[in-house]
Amino acid sequence: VVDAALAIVDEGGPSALSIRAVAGRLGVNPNAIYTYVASRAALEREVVEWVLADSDIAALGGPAPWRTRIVDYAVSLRESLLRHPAAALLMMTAPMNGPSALRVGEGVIEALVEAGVTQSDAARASYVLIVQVVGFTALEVAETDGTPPLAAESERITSRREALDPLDEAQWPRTAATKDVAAQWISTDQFIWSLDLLLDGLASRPIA
Amino acid sequence: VVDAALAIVDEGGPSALSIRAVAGRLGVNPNAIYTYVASRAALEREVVEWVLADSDIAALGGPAPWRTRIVDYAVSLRESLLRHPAAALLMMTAPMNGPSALRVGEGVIEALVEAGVTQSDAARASYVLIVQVVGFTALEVAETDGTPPLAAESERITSRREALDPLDEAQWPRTAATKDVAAQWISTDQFIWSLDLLLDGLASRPIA
DNA sequence: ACCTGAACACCGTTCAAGT
DNA sequence: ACCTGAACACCGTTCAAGT
Repeated sequence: VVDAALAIVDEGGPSALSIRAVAGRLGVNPNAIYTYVASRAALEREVVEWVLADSDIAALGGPAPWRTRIVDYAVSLRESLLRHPAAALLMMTAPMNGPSALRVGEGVIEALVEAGVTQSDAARASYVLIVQVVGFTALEVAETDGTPPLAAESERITSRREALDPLDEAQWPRTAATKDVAAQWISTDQFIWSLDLLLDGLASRPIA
Repeated sequence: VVDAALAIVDEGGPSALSIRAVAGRLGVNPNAIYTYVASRAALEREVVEWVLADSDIAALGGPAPWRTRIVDYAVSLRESLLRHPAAALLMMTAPMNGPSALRVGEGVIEALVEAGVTQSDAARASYVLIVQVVGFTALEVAETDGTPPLAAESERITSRREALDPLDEAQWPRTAATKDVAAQWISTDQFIWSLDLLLDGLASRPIA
């Protein structure tokens, strides 16, 4: 049921997800889908839940130091999203409140409390982290056609670099001087750098 | 032309934006729109550019200290997006590379260089900031119907708090203990807290 | 350059009816 | 519970033709 939706989304990209396409793949009339799902929006929630459940949530609870746990999990969530690129944008279209989202939230707060920040700062910071992870990946995916497998990261960086080439140095000196950095904005390096920046900011706060 | 698109998006929410709706509002056949815009995607880029141009980009270049300039501009961009809620999600559907986006990027890097970070860290951090601002606002808008004027922030927080009420304390102790904080995740307070966290992280780095 | 008319291949959702 | 059949009110985009 939801499997069909995922298959469609993976083959045809985000715009291909439709009630009618799912029905077609299952060899059934479009309205028959409404027996299993209330609306197209509900179907989208199911896809998001599936991808979130696919990420390595267990990594958040392991024996590793809190910082490693958070970064490893964030990387695993990004990887899950890149495997199902359409899901990245879908995650931004409704609050994340399914069962897997609750597990993730609980695990991140737990790890941050271990880090020594207050419980309420941990809750605030957990949201900053998920906004960053999901926002980063959604923007990354927006530059592709959305059908897996995506081009290798290095290829995507190269084509970004080429796109930045004709930039007017007189008008945008700072931007022009940092073309190579901007080309890498979608890289795993930049992703982890972002997380480290956030976590460094937390480390500079008063302790619980 | 683009004005009509904005009016439609403001009246009917994000899903109402369509070539046919714009044509209808202009009293013209659907395909006549293709004289002015190449595709629906291009129309969406125009809407994004309009809203970005509506934000107070000049605030980035003022005489205020660098940190104030950045925070003030981020707040102004969020406000512009909340005035045209459909644009928040549209900003995540394609790279931001219009003329206004270039002005913003240049201004943010400039401010960060003044703050004393290296030019390349400034470029990296500028992307972290825009991911946070746009991602935050897109998720915030996703909880509304997308038609302005949005409900007051306090009302939206209250209804979030109510939605969190039935949460199972035994299963999710940390999350349950921070319901009040999570209800405020969409607040201006949390927004500015996020930016401060990022900028504090930058302050803890080696200097240029 | 800017429009009309007609068409193609799609959408989500609802209703009534069947088994 | 789960499906069919038919319908309603939509989509983006293309082509050929007009002025």
